[in-house]
Amino acid sequence: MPGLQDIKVAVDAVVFGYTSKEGLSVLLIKRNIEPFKDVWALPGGLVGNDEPLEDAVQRELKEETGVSINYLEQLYSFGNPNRDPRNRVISITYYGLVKPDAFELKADTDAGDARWFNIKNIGQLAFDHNDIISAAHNRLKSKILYEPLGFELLEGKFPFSELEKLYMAVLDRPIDRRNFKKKVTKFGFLEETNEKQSLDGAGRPGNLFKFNEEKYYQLKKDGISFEI
Amino acid sequence: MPGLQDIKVAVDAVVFGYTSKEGLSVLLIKRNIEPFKDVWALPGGLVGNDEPLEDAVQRELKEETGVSINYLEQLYSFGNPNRDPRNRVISITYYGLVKPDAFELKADTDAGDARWFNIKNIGQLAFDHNDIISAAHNRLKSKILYEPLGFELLEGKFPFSELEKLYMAVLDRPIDRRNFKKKVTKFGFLEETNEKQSLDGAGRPGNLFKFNEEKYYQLKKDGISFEI
DNA sequence: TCAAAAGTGTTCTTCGTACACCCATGA
DNA sequence: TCATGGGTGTACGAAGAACACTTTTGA
Repeated sequence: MPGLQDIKVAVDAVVFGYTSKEGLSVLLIKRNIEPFKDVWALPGGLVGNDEPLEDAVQRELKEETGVSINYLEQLYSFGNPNRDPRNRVISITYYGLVKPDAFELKADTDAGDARWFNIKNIGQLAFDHNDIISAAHNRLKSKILYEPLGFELLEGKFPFSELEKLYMAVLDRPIDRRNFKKKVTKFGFLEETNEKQSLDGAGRPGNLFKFNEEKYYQLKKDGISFEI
Repeated sequence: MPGLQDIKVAVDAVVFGYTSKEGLSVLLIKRNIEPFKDVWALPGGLVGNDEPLEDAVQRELKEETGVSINYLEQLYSFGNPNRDPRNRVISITYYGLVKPDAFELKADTDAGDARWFNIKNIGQLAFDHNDIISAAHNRLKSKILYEPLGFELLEGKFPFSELEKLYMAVLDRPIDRRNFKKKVTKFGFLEETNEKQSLDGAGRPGNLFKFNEEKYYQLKKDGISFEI
């Protein structure tokens, strides 16, 4: 039973980004203070005394990486007594999605560097941050099955194959192109434009699509059944 | 940005019980200290300095209600700066399932009383505990769709209709008996016994069923698709 | 004999899934 | 003309959803 309680409260953010070149990526910072100095870690930090948790994540994210994000969702709270070698710190974690190109990454005093890392290419991180990312990735994989996904991660107009590749990157498995298109089209949150993709290499240029934002958010609220 | 951080960390538990008479119920305690003295609230309290979060919930639950529970799952962390009128307290909440008859409720120094309340008959609780219960109930309703449920809530042998009623109580809507039975039977986590229900009133006595514990936990791990 | 609860099958529709060939473009 | 990626339809099987009458028992 506690005498005087001495536990610190932190927030950490798992921010996912996607580009067709890089695949599914996570935003990390390099710590420039001990413990774990010079080790990569999730952006995050202590919560202010009168600061709502969401504000704290946004603030830390902005300070440490320059990224703002309009949608963050609480993931899990990690409270193992030994997860921080100094004192007891529990971390309330959040995850979110962002277009990596939308921000110029910056570093500040707390963070020596900020970079995107492909989800498959993340080394040993500080604290229990590998576990946190793994939990976030699992959540994302299951979330994708009952909520539409993509609007937060793709540019305004994109060829259909981009969405396919995004889903394959998130789920980390192949998808049948025809069935995927049938299913997505039926939901009606995509609109076909008249424009065509400007190809970089060979291949038939695809039509460009865009999200119907209204339907997208409607379906996000209502929930979908998306078995790919 | 924080100066010296002064935030307390608590855990609270939403424990669901079920009986055919009472329906789906939640375990509450009556507070006998300020704030919210004499108001009903979730069992819970501050986390010890070196105490794992799960241990803290179990301990508080045991102390305040006498109930032990073998499965608790983290629900959400509530961190609104004003949720406690005294200081800032963030609460990491858990939920779990238990057979209400399995324990004799007791009260102790922190809790003046402990009782089961039908989920539909919960008044105004202390703090933001109504929100917490509502989040737990929603989680339970969606969880039931991809995990089997019932083993933790029903006695060893029970008529099939008990399981039906349990699902209806949790989902708070009617279910088609024939389709439900078809579906449940197909999963194979139920075994029919030769015994018959001993009726209290009129009506044809039903066969008694029991859970096949092994298959039940296997399906719990693997996940099911249970659209009722 | 009546009221209460249990037991039981069929049909229709929807959805998931497997699968292969032609088209447009740049090199 | 070839390599690359885009575009498209069908057929089968599984599962969900709607739906009503008979049986057993206690009162």
